[in-house]
Amino acid sequence: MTGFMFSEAANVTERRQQPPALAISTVIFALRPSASSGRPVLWLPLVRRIREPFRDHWALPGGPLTQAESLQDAAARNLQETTGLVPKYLEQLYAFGGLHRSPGQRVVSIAYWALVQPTEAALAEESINVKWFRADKLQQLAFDHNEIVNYALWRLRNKMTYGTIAYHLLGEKFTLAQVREVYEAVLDRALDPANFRRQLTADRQIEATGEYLQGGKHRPPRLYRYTGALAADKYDNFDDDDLDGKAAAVP
Amino acid sequence: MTGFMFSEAANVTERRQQPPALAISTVIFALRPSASSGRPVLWLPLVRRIREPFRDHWALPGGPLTQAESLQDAAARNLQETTGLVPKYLEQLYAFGGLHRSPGQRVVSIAYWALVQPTEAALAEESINVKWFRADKLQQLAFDHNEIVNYALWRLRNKMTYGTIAYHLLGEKFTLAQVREVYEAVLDRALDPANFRRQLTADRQIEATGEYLQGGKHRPPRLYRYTGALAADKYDNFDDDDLDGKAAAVP
DNA sequence: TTAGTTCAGGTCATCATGACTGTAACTCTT
DNA sequence: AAGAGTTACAGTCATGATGACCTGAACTAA
Repeated sequence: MTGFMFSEAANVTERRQQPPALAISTVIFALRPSASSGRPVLWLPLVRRIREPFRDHWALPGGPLTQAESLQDAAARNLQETTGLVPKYLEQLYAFGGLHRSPGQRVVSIAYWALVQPTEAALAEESINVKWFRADKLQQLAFDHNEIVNYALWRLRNKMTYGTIAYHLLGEKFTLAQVREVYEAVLDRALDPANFRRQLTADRQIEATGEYLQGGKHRPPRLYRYTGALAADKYDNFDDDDLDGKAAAVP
Repeated sequence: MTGFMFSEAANVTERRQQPPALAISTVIFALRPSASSGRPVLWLPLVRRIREPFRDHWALPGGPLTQAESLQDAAARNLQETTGLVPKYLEQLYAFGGLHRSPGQRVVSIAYWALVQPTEAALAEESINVKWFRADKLQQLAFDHNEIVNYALWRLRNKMTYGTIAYHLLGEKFTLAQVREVYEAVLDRALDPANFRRQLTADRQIEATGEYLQGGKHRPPRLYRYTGALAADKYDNFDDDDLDGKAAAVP
């Protein structure tokens, strides 16, 4: 034992009265049809801070962790309070615990990211304190929330390239072009329609319904269905911990 | 504003006296030459619990988060106290926050995983309260630490297949066979020597020194050097947070 | 000298991918 | 009604990565 842990003994009393606070923040992603092209674009809701620090800056929805709920539940509740919707996907992102993240009391934030499918009403219903922003062009946010959003975006794009999260952003039936548009919106680049189609049709977890999508200004595309299991965050609702840190002294 | 957050007002006082405790636990991996074959095998150090709950069970090294250090620093210090070594690699794994992880007070554990290169002395120097175990055959650990170890192992193997962490477990100069043995030890399967060589030699970040490793019972292999940058955990020492959860009320 | 070992460089078939072409099927315009 | 415009759908071709396998080189040990 090095004694390092108590090297700032003068602060111990103050620390015990003010332990690090635990908060949950969530990056919420949703697709919204572009006004011009009609193709989906990635958006996220932010909340306006009504107190110092960073008063009137935009920030991620979040709040303190209450004793009664798990981390995942806290994130889901927060999300529901912000968007009024149940998340299609929710995954833990990272625990941010730098010493000076927040002026004043130290705060450790456990960040989550989520996918939602907002109704038209939920997207339109903005207040002065909650607003939707395009994920790709964000202004300066409160605290380090820009970094959190960028990390979440990176994770989302990663999962999109070799995963099945795209189907969390689609309905039960969809055309292959709609799937491609989801990919293009998230990855922010055009994909070759023919090659994309080849990959999806090689996937046995996607099967064609007999139906076709009518109403377009061109040849009606087939409607498909995703038959595989949709992934969920594996690591939650775990039970364990270790508090007797002193037993960890070196052999 | 829903007021949901304070819907259990009766418990607020109790909660404020016992907020969720924050702890850091670390899964520490090291390679150790097999007694029989001499090839490296994956090991990790565990500590014996000296108190209830799970008294006399083996557990991950860890301890409470003090006010004065970042999450990463807390993990690094803990690791140093356990193995006596400086980590070659340290990365945040996951925040475990289930309601009943620990009997009694609620605890949220932020888990890290690390790679170390222990000296012979550090590996041999076991006490009654700290012991090295093979990563692939673990007994039942305290709390949910088996799941944490398994998750860390999964992450390690993932990073090994498409990353550069292997070089954190090697010295400055190494033979290609030694790199392959590291991969085989972590992934727990044999790799084709010729194909493995082809991949590594195609990597421009690996260059041959002029030297050869002498002393083997066969043709002396070349010694190589890794010239690329070794990855570190990107997301640490961040500064931000959001406490005013009430601003997150739905529009 | 010979056997045993690993090192090192190579071939071959297979598969995934990006770039690209052509035809089918529908709507809209004139 | 004919043609233009658009997308759906099916296919080709070259390329690169990969797994399986082969051969000779260079060293040690018997």
